[in-house]
Amino acid sequence: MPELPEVETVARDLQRWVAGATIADAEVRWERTIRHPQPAERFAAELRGATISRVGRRAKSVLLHLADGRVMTVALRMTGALIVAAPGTPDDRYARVVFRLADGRELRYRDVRKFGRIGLWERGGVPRPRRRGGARRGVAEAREPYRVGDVFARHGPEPLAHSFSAARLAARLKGRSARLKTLLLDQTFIAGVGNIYADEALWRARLHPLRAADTLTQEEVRRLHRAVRAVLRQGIANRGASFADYVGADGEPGDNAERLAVYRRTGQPCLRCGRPISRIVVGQRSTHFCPHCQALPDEPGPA
DNA sequence: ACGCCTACCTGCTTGC
DNA sequence: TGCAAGCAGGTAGGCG
Repeated sequence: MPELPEVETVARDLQRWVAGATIADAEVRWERTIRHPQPAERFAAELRGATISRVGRRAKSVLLHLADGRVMTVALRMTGALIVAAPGTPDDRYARVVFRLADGRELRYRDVRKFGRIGLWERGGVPRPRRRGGARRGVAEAREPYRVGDVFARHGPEPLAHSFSAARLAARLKGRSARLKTLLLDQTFIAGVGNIYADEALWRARLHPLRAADTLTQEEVRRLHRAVRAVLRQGIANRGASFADYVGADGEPGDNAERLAVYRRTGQPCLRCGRPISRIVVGQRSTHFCPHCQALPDEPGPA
């Protein structure tokens, strides 16, 4: 479900609706939702009375910044949703954590498949040099991070940041033999792209998902860079793509699913050339593309 | 580095 | 109708 555009939509909704609100109490109904090192009981106790000062996003996590500097991270994974419920709203059997706000509303963490994780961290965190090559992570480094900066220390750049230029993408692709689809899904390569937007970006850039990353021409890298940013921006503009469980913090689905070019359109006509969209499996993930528009270099493609 | 597997969970769709 | 298999947007850890 939630990839960068969906998480961004939730974060913006929450910024509007719960920034400034105080958490009166938290109820954890599925303990494993709470990430180590906070035992679930302590998690609730530590949140009592905290005020949410600002809501943002990093990668696919919603960040709830607390007024005292701590940060709560919510990784929605497959079916997680954060929904603001007005007083009197019927309970939700899939609500795994309920934050009761001092004003009577509830902020509900709903998650059918229970894959999502919520953490509570101290501010800051030591920025570590990004590791390449075979350097092993030391014992001290491998421990569970306690500061929010450490949670995202290994994540790649935000694709919508100004600093994410085509040149920067080119530098990251250099020397990588992996397939484009795999790399786009790799959160240490770029943060926030998931299965839907990876397929959409590759279609838009007219690049085959199995293309080896380091074989792209400069022009193709530029197309990929523009395509990734364009599909993510379009997703945000439409409040996200909804399949099954995704909803914004208002509980409403987004509109972007109907605007997707290839994702889950197997057999339907390509919006560019009219030929049928194919589905293959790459890295155990279902992958949709147009074999004509996104031909490999040695295959027949558009003239 | 890279690909592949398994695990984590539940619900919905598909095919017999 | 019933039941089982297959599928789902994510990610972590392990193996070769």
